[in-house]
Amino acid sequence: MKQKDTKQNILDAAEELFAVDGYHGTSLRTITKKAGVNLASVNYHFGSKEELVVEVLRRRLVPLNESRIKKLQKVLLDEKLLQQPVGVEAIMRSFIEPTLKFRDASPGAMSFLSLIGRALAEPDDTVRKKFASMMEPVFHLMLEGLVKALPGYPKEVLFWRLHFTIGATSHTLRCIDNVPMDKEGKMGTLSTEKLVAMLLPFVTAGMEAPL
Amino acid sequence: MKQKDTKQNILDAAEELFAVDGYHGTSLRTITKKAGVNLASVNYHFGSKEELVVEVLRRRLVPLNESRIKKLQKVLLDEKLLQQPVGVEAIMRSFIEPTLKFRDASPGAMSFLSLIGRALAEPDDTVRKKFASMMEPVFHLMLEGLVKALPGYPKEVLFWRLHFTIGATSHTLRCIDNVPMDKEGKMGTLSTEKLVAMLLPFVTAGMEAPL
DNA sequence: GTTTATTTTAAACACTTGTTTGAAAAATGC
DNA sequence: GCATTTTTCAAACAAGTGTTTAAAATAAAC
Repeated sequence: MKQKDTKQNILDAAEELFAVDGYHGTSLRTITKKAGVNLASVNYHFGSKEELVVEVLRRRLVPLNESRIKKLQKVLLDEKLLQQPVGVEAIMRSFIEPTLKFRDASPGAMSFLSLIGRALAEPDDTVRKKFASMMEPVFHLMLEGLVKALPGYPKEVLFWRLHFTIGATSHTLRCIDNVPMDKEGKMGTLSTEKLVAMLLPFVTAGMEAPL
Repeated sequence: MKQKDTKQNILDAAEELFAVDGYHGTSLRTITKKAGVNLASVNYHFGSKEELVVEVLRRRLVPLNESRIKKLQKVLLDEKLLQQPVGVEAIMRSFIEPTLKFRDASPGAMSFLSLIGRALAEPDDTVRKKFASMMEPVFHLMLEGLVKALPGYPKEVLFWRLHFTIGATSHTLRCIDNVPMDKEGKMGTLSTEKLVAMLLPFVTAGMEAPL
């Protein structure tokens, strides 16, 4: 049974190529050539290029979001039991840490992070909306937690600050291994821990900023 | 003399279309049709599609960055004369305020902001690098100011936090008029002032976060 | 082992892409 | 008003796109 291999190979190749050259910038011929399969197999197994990229996203994003939600629910529950106020940093950490830890998990994961960083910026409606719908439960739960953690802050403000957080994170993911913008050469790649150590205080302080 | 009109029409049409559908997603035929000019005129006046998008960026980004730098230099000079410590918020404001004020300046400016939000995420090396080189002086001057404003903070930390700021800002610009990610429908468009009022405290607090 | 069902393959399809061409048209210089 | 340069235009170009087709090869079912 070769089916599993073919599908997997296509997904792996597509993931890497989409991450580097974007959705529009990658052709099915490039993907199938890299995957070592026939051109027509993409349409046979996935239906179309669009359904392929959705599957590429889903394959990794669904488990990633599950681990994010799991961690987040644990944080919210723990603090409910302890009757302590919910910590903003703990909420933010439950989003950021699985994201960046994910990087070291599997070999293809790193290029996937560039891809999801790009997916938010994708002009294509179908792809972006599909991506947004996969992210929605996480976003919703975080906002819920933040409302409890920061009483007195209008929900609209927290909504926008969460929006900014996603912007900062996705931008970081997108250019995770080649940070431009520096005159004196690149800043070099950071380890996952160091990156968390950088990003987490930033978004936490931003979220807690006085009104 | 029709030349000016033709070039201008192409730039205007390209700006709007690139902003909505991205660089790869917009064809020269769509652009020239919208501009009401002949297909060949893009290659005649600009050389190629790539040189066109660079010109679209340059036309608005150069003056925008000039006003950013002007404002920034004034802030840095003022505080030098007054011998006060440089305020982080003033530095961040000199970046964000002109950006968002720019939105109300000219009719095409709004779609341009979506475009520069997208330019950072552009997979195309040429476009992204050109964009980065136009942004570099602003980035450099801001980092310089921040080093003075936050003594004791390692430059590397400030570099990354500035990086996060750009991520948050560009993400906001990109989906400035259709914020997804919300279950209960869109949050609606915000006025420029309100958007500054939201973004500025976030990035300022993030920049000043304890180490 | 034969018969289904599934998967792979090469070729072609219909279409779009950015770019080039050479002649017609318009503007400019004097 | 003529000559020259600049700009416009329709047409064609070569290359690349996602997708479909029908036959060949492989796997599964019984």
